[in-house]
Amino acid sequence: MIDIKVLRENPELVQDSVDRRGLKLSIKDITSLDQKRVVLIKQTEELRSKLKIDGKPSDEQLQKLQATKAEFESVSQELERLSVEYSELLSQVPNLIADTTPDGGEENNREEKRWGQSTVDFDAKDHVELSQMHDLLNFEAGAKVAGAKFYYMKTKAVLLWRAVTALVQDILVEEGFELMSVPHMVNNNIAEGTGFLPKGEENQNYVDSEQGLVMIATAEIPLTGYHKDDELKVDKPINYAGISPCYRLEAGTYGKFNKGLYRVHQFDKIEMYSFARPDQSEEQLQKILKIEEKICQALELPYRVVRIAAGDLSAPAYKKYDIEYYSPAEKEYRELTSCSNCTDYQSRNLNIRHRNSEGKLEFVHTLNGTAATSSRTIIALLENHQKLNGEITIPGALQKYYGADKL
RNA sequence: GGAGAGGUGGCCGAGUGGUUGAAGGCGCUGCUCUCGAAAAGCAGUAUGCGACGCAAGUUGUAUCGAGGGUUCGAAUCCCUCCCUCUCCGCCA
Repeated sequence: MIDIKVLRENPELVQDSVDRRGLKLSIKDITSLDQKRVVLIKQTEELRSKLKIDGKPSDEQLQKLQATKAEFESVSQELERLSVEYSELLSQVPNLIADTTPDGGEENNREEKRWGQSTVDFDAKDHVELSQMHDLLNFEAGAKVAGAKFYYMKTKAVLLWRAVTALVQDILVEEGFELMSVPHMVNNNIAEGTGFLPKGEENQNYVDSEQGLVMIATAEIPLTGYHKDDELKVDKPINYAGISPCYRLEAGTYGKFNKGLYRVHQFDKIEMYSFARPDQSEEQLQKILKIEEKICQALELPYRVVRIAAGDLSAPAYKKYDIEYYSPAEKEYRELTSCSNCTDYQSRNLNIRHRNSEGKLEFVHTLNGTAATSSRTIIALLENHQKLNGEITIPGALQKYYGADKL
């Protein structure tokens, strides 16, 4: 949730964020609703204070009190109605946008850096073809059992992923991250608070409405919830690495980039997640980005770093980078990992705070970043380490974990 | 699945309808005492939202697991849900 004070004192700043993200929302409508609401709050508070009395009231007093009570009821009903409408709108207001964020949508994402050079100088096979050659995946069985975009992963792919997780976990422990296995389902409260159950938008999560639970789309969700209502000590950022499957509805994502493992309903992921002091969050975002790069380099994957444009940011994100791997099969860069600074947007919803240097409670900043996934990281490895004869080599850093230099 | 107990402030713990934001204790902070420390004494010690103030602060209101209800008035009574603990049963 956005800071109400910013909304009141700086509505044009918020409207600018809404506009640049390409959303249709009138901040003026929200602030005028807020003003009406504040008037009603005052009224109800005044009436309520009149209802307070010590000891037993006389009959005469009682009559007056009952009349006041009736008045109070009608005003507070009106307030309730307004508040529901207000919070509905408020929850649709996205975070502010960092300076230097490119305008426009996805097409305006700005390349900031390139690393590595593809060694595949022949007609590359895509990961689907390579999977068939090496017997890595079975989508037919997945479809039979659960539907399209579900799949089975077989020995060589499982072992390759195991090696990646082992390497990545070692890197993250060394970088000071606490490894966490997390609940794969969270309640609505947590899902909404992290911005993953947006009102008025198409839901992208598997939901068990009977139990009030949502299957996680990323470990980011339960990791944020881990500190709900906590007062944290964040002199240094608190870093977690969540290890979990991710469940995604992927409704309406037909079309491009749909082949094989690239966009599926379920995959495993190691996710970095940090709680940081506001004045340290930018630095922490850069650190997370550096770790993502370090992992790509260890896996010898050519990549580029892309700064995400305003229109391509999710509602909680203030600033975001993607790392895109080079696909020799498609001869283009494609999203591999991403990291964002959500500032206090999530922590305000879940009431996660720390004491600042003045001793005042203040919301912490939250940040997230992908370390590795069993889908796209595997695709990138297969495609980039293929040889002309279809052999797939294992990058040096991975060999001791995989136990061989070829798949 | 069956039976029972319970969820109160940073912590422990009183409190079953009327100045209870909440006794008492612990902890913490400040002051006094001291050469200093300990001990002792005194004072203070939650958070959200609103109003006033440059500020320290003052003030209204809300918050005793969550939500709803009864009442002029609820931590206290009623309903629903969540969680914790003990015993029995079942089971990976």
